[in-house]
Amino acid sequence: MYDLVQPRNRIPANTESVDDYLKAILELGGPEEARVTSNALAQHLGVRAASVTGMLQKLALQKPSYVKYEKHHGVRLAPAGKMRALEILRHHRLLERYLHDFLDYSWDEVHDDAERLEHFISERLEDRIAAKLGYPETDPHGHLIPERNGALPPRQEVLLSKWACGVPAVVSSVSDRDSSALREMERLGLRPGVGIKVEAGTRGATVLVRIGSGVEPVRLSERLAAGISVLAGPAPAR
Amino acid sequence: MYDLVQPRNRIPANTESVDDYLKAILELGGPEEARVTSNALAQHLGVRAASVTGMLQKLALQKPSYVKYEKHHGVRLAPAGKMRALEILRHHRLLERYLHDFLDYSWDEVHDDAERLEHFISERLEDRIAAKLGYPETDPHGHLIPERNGALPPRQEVLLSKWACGVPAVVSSVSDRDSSALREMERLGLRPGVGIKVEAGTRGATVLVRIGSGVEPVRLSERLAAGISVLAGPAPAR
DNA sequence: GATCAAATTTAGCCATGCCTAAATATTATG
DNA sequence: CATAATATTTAGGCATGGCTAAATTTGATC
Repeated sequence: MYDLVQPRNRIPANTESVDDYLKAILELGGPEEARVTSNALAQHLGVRAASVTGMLQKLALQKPSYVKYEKHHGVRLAPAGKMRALEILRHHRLLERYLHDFLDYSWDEVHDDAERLEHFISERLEDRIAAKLGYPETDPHGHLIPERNGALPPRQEVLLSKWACGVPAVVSSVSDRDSSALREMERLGLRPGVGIKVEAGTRGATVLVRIGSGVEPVRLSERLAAGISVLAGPAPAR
Repeated sequence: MYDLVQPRNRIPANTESVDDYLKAILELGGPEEARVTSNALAQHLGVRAASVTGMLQKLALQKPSYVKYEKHHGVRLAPAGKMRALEILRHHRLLERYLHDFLDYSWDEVHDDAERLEHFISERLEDRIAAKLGYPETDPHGHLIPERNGALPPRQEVLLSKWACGVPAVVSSVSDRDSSALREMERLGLRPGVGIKVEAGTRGATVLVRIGSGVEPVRLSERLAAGISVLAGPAPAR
């Protein structure tokens, strides 16, 4: 009787868990692809640091290796891992765009469902969704969607909290992980593409901003401000 | 520091695996909800019989119980299990219909993707998909889609191989699990709703049939015939 | 450079869900 | 109705991916 078991799996296992780790390393490493600590991963993924260590060791042993991991010194994506992470990220952002544009989800509703489905999107489905959307460049929160081959154009985004006072900027993207913050932003008219200017008057970690052509400056809580990224804005209208 | 572990899970675990077993019991039990044997489940699910036994014992111990299981005498769905199975089946069939109607899948392509996604469809997504489709009653293969509350109207379907010779019938549904068979049926014009009549001339388990208004009778292989269900047909046109 | 706190890893455990091999129950047959 | 064939279950493993508790390493401070 034949064995149903696979013959010695050296081929990378693409479990949901592996996907989640790779995507987290991609996101936490940022565009500079900095090393990511076990603690940061643990917090991002909602697991204990010890569990992270175990998984990183496994990922490093894959052939081809998914990550470059040096004990006690954090982890970076290896090419194979980066490729996979970008694929998942592409799925996630395409799904968000699709749920929003074709299935009437609001922008604070898309994240959770996209997060669950992203692991199970076939090449075919990915292609059909992209085609229906007309090969979009961004998701509803302004994040760039990686291309099919993994290409992700760099962008000089900066967190709003790091932006200089008085310099006009444009909202480039907002975090999709906090849906109540998204509803609040919606209410304030804070959307990707909208102009924004930081006013003098920072108190604690809150930020005072003028949004779009708004007359009244608005004070953003730390939580809200932390989710907003901006780019150099248009020359101020005169 | 708080424990991330759930406080003693008496609540039914809805893992993918559990879903698969429940759906298999529903399908194999048929409309009469007959007992299903471990072997039948093992074959349907592609696992060993011993694994089935283990899972059935676990399902029977859930509170509320998912199945009625008597050692050595097969298994039936308990109400909670039936509810969950119908929910998954609804997801599957809605997905097939959606992929087919909105994302240009052919009817032999829909099954695999639906099978993977069916476990991860939120109530919201289920509702939005159903709404976009106009609350459809059947999937692309003619299977009835359970309603949101689990209602599934009974239907007097009979396998083509059991249908009497010469009595006109209508194809009610075809199996979605064999995509090459589906391509073959497509070629023959064998679709749900098409009239069909079994002709004299059964050889082995093959069946000789006249399809729709076709002039030439066609011989269907056992494999093809096994996937076709029919209902009493319209009075023959005269 | 010693010391201490924080970060990280190791060691050992648990549940899930699969496997094989061996035991046992059921069913069919002579 | 005894026995053989078949179906099913038990027993004992294994991999995955969590967990806690106890080392250990790193890096900051005096």
